[in-house]
Amino acid sequence: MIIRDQIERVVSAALHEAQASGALPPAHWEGGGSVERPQKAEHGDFASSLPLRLARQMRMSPMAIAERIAEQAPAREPVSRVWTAPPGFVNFELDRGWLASQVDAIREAGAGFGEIEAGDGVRAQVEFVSVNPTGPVHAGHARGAVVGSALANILEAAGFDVQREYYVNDAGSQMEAFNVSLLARYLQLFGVDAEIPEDGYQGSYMADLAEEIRQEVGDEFVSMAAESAAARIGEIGLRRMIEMIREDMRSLNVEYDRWFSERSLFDGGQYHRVLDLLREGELLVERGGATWFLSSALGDDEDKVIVRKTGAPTYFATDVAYHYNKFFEREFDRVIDVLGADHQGHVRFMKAFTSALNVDADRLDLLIYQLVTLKRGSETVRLSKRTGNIVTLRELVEEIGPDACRFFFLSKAPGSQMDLDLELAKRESEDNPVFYIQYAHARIAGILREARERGIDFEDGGVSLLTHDAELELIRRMTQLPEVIGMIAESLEPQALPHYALDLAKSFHPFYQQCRVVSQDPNDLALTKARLKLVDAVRVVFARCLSLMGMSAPERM
RNA sequence: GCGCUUGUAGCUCAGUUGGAUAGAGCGCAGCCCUGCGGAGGCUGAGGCCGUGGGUUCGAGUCCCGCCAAGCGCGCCA
Repeated sequence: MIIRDQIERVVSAALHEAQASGALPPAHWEGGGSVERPQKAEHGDFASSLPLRLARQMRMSPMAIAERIAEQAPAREPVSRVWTAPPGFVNFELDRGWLASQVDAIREAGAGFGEIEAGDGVRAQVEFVSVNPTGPVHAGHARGAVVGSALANILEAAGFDVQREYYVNDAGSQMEAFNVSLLARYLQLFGVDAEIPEDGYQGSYMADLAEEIRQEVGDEFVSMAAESAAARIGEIGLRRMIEMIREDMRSLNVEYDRWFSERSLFDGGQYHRVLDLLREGELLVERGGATWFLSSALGDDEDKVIVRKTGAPTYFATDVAYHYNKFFEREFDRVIDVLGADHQGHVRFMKAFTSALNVDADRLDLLIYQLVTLKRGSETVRLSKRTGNIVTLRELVEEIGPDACRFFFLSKAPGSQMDLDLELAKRESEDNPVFYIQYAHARIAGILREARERGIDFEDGGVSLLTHDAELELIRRMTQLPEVIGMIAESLEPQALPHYALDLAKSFHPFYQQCRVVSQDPNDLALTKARLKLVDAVRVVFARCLSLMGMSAPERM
């Protein structure tokens, strides 16, 4: 149960009570959304601005309304005090005894702490990264990987039934260019004068891949007809590329539930089914030998070619089929596509065809993250997969580590543009908030080790002894995690989580400074036990945050 | 040119969906170790929230213009 919702309910009940008794006039209010965490501690734990919002309708001063509501809001658990403040707030303070009791509640919830029911078991799919399997994943894609995977974790905690998916573009012209390029590299190993096509992949990784394949199959493809050789060697190359990408993702602590093949859309018949659907809807038209989708009629800025005059489908076609598959065949209630800003222009098209398929707009979320500009010092690093001049995701992770990398990308709003200076990244990561958070977790682990060595069993500790301001501040902070998770599930902007973890660490370190946990004095045993319970609860919350962010929670550093 | 996104402290960025005196980290200037991990704690300086209008009890947050930056505008994906 999110405490803010409880307060919201108290406010709402008080309002109705005041209206029923005639103290306040009737008013139209949708309810909810008026309660927030004030910035200043002196304003309490929660504040409602409802009186300010109702003043006009009720033709009363906000302060008068606040008074009437406050009168009807009982100061009983979890609230200990209700008061009004100008220009028209109703403030609430949480009961200190109730706060202390949350320590037991958090320890009991354990790794499940923070779970809420907002998602209500809704089947949600998060698709992210999905770069073409024609080369290594570059460093800029780390942002999508981190945002997508963390979001999936958080949605799961918020009660959604989540599936993480990678869409493998194993069909289409880029794949053909990959096949031909790979065959050329392979033939070169045998002294054959084969040229990599203009639009092919020039990167040196292609030569490495060709060499691996030569070692595996020998000269099998040398004498084969070019077309079938390209297809065959491409098949082997594709498998290896996918495996490589899977390892790239693992280096960032990203695991997928499913790798979905674009090609399977043709095998499974979705492609033809969708074209028929669009044709029945009279949304397809032949122009210049090609088939066009009239997406401009549905809000897109221009019509799109669905089938080329060569008869080959464009990626627009397969994307429609893919989403048809997501919504109608696999029946996801909700689909979230995490896309780089270079796919911005695709958004209107996707909105257009989903509306053509009669999918409610709110079932599809397109989360666009801004591209990362890679730099070395003041030098901008140009990224191009085809020329092979790339900084790979693996290089980035090896240089600054997966935890710093994840925190770095996660702590910024996906929509904000950012530079990543590779030379500074490592140096900064050593003086990074990441360590501030992980250090707190390691400190707690150290305290619990100490207690264990002394043979202190604190299961019977009484949390009511937790009355120090630093202790209560820490508990207040811990109780916010469910709210943070709920907020992120709503906004799909995960940056609140790393900032929350930072706030928790900021509450923990002063506590540590002021409150000795394991006392040397045997007379303090009761307090020692209570504080051991407290730090154990804090450990639970840190571990939960770090795990949701896909980061490690070290016992020692 | 058109479209989408962004502009907050010296630097990197938050800002709880329109609320009370705009926050953090780094950097800078100081202070704090007879004890569980100093990768820590405390204090201070630093702001016309790009800019000009508008909406209202109230705007960093919403709307419009302008300026600047990133991305997009292929029968590539």
